[in-house]
Amino acid sequence: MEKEYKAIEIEEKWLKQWDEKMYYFDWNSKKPHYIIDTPPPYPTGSFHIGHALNWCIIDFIARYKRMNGYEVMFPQGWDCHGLPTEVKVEEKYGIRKNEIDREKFRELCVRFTEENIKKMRSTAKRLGFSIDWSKEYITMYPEYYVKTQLSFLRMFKNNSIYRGYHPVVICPRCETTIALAEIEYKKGKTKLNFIKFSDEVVIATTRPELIPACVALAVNPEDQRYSNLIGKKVKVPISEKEVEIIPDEAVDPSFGTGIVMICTFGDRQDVKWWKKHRLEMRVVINRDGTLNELAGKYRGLKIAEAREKIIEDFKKEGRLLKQVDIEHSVGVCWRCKTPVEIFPAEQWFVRVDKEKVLEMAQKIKWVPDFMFERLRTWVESMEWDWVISRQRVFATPIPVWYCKKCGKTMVAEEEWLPVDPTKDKPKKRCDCGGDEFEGEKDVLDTWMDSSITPLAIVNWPNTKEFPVSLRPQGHDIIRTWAFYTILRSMELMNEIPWREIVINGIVFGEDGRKMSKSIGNVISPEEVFEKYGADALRQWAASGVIGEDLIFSWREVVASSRFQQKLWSVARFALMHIGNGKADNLRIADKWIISKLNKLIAFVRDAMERYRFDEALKAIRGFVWYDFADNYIELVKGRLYSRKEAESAKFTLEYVLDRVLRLLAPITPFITEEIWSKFRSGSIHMQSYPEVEKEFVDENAERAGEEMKEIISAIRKLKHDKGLALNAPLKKVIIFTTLELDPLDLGFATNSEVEITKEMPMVREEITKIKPKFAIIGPSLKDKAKQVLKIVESLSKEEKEKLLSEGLEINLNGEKIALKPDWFDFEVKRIVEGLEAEKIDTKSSVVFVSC
RNA sequence: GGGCUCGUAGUCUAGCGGUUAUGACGUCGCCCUGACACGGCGAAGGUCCCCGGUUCGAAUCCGGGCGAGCCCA
Repeated sequence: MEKEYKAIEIEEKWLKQWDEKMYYFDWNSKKPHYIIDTPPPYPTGSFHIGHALNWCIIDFIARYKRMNGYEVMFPQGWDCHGLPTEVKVEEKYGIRKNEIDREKFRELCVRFTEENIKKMRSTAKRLGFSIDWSKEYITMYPEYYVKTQLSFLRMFKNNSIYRGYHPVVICPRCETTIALAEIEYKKGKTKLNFIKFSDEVVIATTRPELIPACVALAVNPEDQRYSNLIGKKVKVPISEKEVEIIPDEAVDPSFGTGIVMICTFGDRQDVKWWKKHRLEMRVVINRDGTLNELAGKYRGLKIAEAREKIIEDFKKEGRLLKQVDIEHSVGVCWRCKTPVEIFPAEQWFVRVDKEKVLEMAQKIKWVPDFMFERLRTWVESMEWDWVISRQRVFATPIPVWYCKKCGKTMVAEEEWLPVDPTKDKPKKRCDCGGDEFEGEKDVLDTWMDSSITPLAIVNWPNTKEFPVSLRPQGHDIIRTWAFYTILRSMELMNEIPWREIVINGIVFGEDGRKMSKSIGNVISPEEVFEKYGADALRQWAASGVIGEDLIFSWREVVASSRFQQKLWSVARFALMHIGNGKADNLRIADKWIISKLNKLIAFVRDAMERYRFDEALKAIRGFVWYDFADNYIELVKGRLYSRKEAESAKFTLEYVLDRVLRLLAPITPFITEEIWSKFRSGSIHMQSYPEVEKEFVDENAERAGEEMKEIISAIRKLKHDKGLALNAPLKKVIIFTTLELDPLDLGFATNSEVEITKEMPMVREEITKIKPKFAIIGPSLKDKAKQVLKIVESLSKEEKEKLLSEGLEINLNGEKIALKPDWFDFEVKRIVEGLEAEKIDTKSSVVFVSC
């Protein structure tokens, strides 16, 4: 073995050597199934570090479950449809989607997406994920979207999809409906205009261009200033329309004048009021963002122009009383940042039964559990159903036509799928006899594709099993992906989609801020694995606490890479010595490390079950570095080099290395495979995860081993203090102890003759400190504890000794209290006469060293 | 404005009712000892954000501030 671990070289070697079939899922396997509903990323072309974190977590789980005897399905999907790709393709070819043939445009999007998937796939492969590539799905292909369309038909039949007239949010620039989830909120400055409607009525608005859309005014019913106005009518400027002044608790009396105008529609509050008070609808803004004939002389102007013109006119008329600058948050289109508008429109909707969704969601195990709260508050605050239609091209077509003769909606039959109603025709006549149809041009929201992923991977509608085991995802999409999937699974299967959902955090840049190109704090997975390899990146990913956001850290990556070098060196040492080891004559140090290893296995298993990869990895690293390398190996070098009692050490080295590698394999698949291949056959990833072997847990050996460690450390320190080299020989070491220590190993470790004696005839013990055990004393003495401890401190030497040997009765304000020895820890100094040597006291031994 | 999360050595972080608060990186000594100098041995470094409360006992639980982040209105 080479001295240095060359991560990149070795990782690339294994990528070539590994057989992908190793990770194929077999429906017929008799092992228990473990199916993971992996997130299908949006194919932007770069598999970023946030994906990497998420996939590392999935891979840790997949590999761990596989080693525990599960038949694991780790599929990989790509969620292709959507506006961003349309925009990119428009940019790339300098075209507009509405100006070219739909089919042609779609084709360009497909090709563009395929290229992006290719790039992302290669990054995912390089990171060593144990993905079953035979189960890859791509939502833009008919094999997948036929399922999306089928789900539409089934839900339409269920009456959970309907077409309705409803206010929807529109981006005037993109001229498309957008979901609530796609609105961003931006803070900015705007002017609040105080406008006189009549002598008594002055309103304040940031959007004077909507005055012609005003259908009512509202005041707070508690507001004394305006109680006389309630029920009265007032004339609206521009439209000259008479509107009523109504009371509503939602009006903030301290904002503006305390009188608010209700328009159809300025914002979502307007929609609420409009519904609640059953107001009429006056739409003055067109979908392209210009004003219509209801705006009178402002007709044809754009929103911003109209605003300016109206203010100018009002100034002249004396209607504008004042203008105030305010901080204001506006909803904007997530794509182009244009302020959104609310319009009534014919759209397709999925009905949302809030209570039922929450009831379902509660049956799922949420990790961490508080993440359920995010879903709950979101669902409870939802104000209207899910709008699933989009005015786009690159998406799953809605399988519906409208009869040209009678206008009736014709929904496709299941056997006709997949269909594109803009080019395919229905295979039957309309009930009215008509055979001329208009195909639905609107397409489905991308979430309609991705919210059936758990169904798609189990072969729905010929479902092989359901629900699946696990959904891993980020907390940023709980309100979208998780929510929609639960909703759809409920409607289509009347069942939860997965038994468990594990939520991971999002990745921040090293400066603690969200990674973004404009800030310049973006780190790509490529940068990391090109320098330190995938295993190091994976260890960084394991360092985060599940559910919490994780800051990217080069330091952590470097520390991980150093650990790999340490592991490599340890293996190199072990492999130089192993072979013909024997377990029949284990010495204290061997039993000690094996016992500690078995405790480590128990700990790591428990941590892995809780998805606390940080705890698992930290424990393994600590064990390898400090217990195994620094202590055990140092301790047995003497036996190995001298060939005295070496077989037990050889056995132990092999036993420990074997298990440590298997413990680490899910997290660092490359280095563990490489080392494994040097002394075992078959891939480590096809082995079982280490089990605790109870017969090897030995408390006495652990106590003795720890004591040996402490003695060696104390002697090292003594040499250090005396300016001696650590391997300097000593004349003699005498250890008084009641523990079973190993003079052979201790002798090698200290480079001196070691004598161990259980008799301490000349030793006198003196108590130097009494430390109360609060965990025992507190509950039994309660509020008396403090006073009692004060008395204990002031006891005489003899009394303290009595307390140590048999316990002591003390008197507290006339009350007799019996103190027991096991209530305290005693620190004891042992004084020995007649020996000329440096004396060291450890926990349970006294050591004399003659230099 | 609401929901959720976080605030612990110079930096990042563990712990989330009980002796001396964990680890990593960094810093400072000493050491190239036959696995590893990407190493070893040793050391220094903390008002556990602030204020109140509960308790025999609080970094940990509760209340109130202040600050940060994410999601949403």
